[in-house]
Amino acid sequence: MPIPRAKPTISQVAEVAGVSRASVSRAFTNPHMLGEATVARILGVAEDIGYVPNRTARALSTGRTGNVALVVPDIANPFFPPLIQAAQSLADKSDFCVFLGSSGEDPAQEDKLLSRFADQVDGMILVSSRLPEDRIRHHADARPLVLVNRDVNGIPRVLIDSGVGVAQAVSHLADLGHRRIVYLGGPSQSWSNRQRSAAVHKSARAAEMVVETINALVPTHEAGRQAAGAIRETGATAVIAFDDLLAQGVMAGLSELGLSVPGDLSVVGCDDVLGAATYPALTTVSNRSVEAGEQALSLLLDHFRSGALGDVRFLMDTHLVLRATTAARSLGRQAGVAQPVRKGA
Amino acid sequence: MPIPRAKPTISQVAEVAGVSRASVSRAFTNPHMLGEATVARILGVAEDIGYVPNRTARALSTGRTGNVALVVPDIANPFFPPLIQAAQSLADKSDFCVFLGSSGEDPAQEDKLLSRFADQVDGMILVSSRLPEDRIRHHADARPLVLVNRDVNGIPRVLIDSGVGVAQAVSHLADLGHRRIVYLGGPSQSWSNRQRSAAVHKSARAAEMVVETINALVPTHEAGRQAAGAIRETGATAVIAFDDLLAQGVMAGLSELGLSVPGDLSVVGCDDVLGAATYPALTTVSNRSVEAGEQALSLLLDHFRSGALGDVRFLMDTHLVLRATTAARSLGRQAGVAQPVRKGA
DNA sequence: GGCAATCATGCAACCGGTTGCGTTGTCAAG
DNA sequence: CTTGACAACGCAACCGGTTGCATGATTGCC
Repeated sequence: MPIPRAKPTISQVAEVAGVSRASVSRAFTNPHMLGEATVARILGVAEDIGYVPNRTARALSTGRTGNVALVVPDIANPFFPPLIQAAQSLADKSDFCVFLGSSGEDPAQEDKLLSRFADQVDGMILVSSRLPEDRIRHHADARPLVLVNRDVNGIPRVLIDSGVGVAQAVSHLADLGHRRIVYLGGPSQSWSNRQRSAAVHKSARAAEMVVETINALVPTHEAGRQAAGAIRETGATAVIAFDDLLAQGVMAGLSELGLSVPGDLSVVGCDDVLGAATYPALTTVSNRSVEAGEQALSLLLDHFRSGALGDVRFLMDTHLVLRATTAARSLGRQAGVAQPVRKGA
Repeated sequence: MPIPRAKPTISQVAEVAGVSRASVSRAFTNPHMLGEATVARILGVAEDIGYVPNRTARALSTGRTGNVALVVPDIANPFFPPLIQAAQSLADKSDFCVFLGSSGEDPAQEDKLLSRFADQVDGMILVSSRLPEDRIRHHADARPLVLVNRDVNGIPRVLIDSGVGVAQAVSHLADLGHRRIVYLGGPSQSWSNRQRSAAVHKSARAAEMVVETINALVPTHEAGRQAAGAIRETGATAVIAFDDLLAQGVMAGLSELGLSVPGDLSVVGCDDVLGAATYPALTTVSNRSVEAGEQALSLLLDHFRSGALGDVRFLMDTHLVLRATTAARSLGRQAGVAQPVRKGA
């Protein structure tokens, strides 16, 4: 009739079972080193008095914590939760616990979080890091690190290649007759933003379109709404936003200005986080965040087992998801600038 | 010219500074026990060789980990991220790290997570727990525990009282002439669901309305969509859904069935997670998830400091947010049952 | 029947901090 | 000059496990 007030320790199990602490430890970690009968007895006693190995103590001794850290810029941004969910769920299957950190898009904060996590985790996943490259390398030096949507040479990374989808978006707009578009950019430190921006410009150049860039500091609905005015000023007939949140904000802002979508302007988002929930349903670029989360965690686990993995660069492609926010260029809204004749197709 | 390959330990600092390990420890935790000059020297050496106290070792020694756990049923459910964000952000300010767990709406999984977290945290926050009461008590016995949206006597809890808002919704529908409504329920283990269901029934009774209940097992868009058929069969003219996800799914499903909202049926959601993003904009009940997250974490921190806090029951009220998915009962769709005359107002 | 290999288990050091208590040194009061 | 109080710091045990090595007991084999 054991009365386990405080958590039972290995010593108590040892005493009750009449063996040494070492044997108890081995019964849990290396049962084959012990006699079957002994193992059974020890496990039985442990069960009885409700003993369960202390992860902290184990971590201190072995250096392995059984924890991983996941850091994102903003939990509330709907792009991340599915990714987090996927990673956490997979971690769970390998008996890992996951620390979650949200940096609020602030590099300093991100840095602080990583330092705090460093000595309690076996590795970390950095999603859409806003950190300068040298800081990333610094942390990667301390612990196994996997990046998501950030491309740093020599550090394992999984990248959602939105370039493909964005390129499709641009040529789709071109096909609809748009000659002047704006790219509403996201965080300047964001790899995805740079990639999308580059894709827009490159594709637009190929299609001989004019593209103006307006930058939103943070990818939020509100920032998008506020950008609507500036977008109108450009005289563009279509806008590609860094992500769906911004796109949705733009739609709201445009609506307040009395402009209709896609009647007056076409809008395309990115990441497909809102499904078909907006009205009109947002044309956007698909995401692969669930797979990205799984892949990142999977890479990390591989790293734990096999020592180190080389220069992994896992690329996932995307595509345009056509819905209802794009239409042929409205004749009522001319760009007001000389339009180069579009050649080809 | 120190070459700190492996993480420096307290012993190395001690050696370099020419003091005992105890003094180094105290320089960080109890500086006033040491001479000013000594503290300065130790801190200087630590800075030089890049020493930072190991949280795991400290935890083992003191019993305090500096971590908290946060467990939710489903990270991807948009109700939770703002709450998580708020809690994590607040934890951060007190130098706490947060473990995140997602149970996938599964009590067994939730139980497993809590056990895994138990010995590495100072306390936990259980959001919308699906656990039976005795299991909750069991875990609360092991570690300080704060509940969100779950009402268990004697355990600190913060509750978002959606009853008020739901009651407003019902009487709003009554005012619009609806006589027969359906309540599309959520997870049966959910306190919020029981609370909302009770509020619907009570208010409906007061208004002499008939309410049928249909249960969705999980609160997802898909589940809502699939419930649309059953809803139509009831002949009801309005539906109140457990949450916005279900409501949005219902709208999608209704639309597929050729029914319009609010023309044929009125729909009201709960939690206001989608903002005005749906079309038509969803009438719903406000939430307070950010405050709930902050409050929960705050209670936990209080508990750490003051030992134990009594039987806290923090209630936050809500209200109906009128948007565009409710309208007067369509005359074209009679409920097909005898309608009691509504008395009063 | 004696010796070596093998198996099962214990001993004790270690992981990196924290902390109760004892020791040393200093200074002021008696 | 002794004594007492106090400040500053070191000793060593401890937190709860893990693990290299040693030991004693079997067993196999010649």
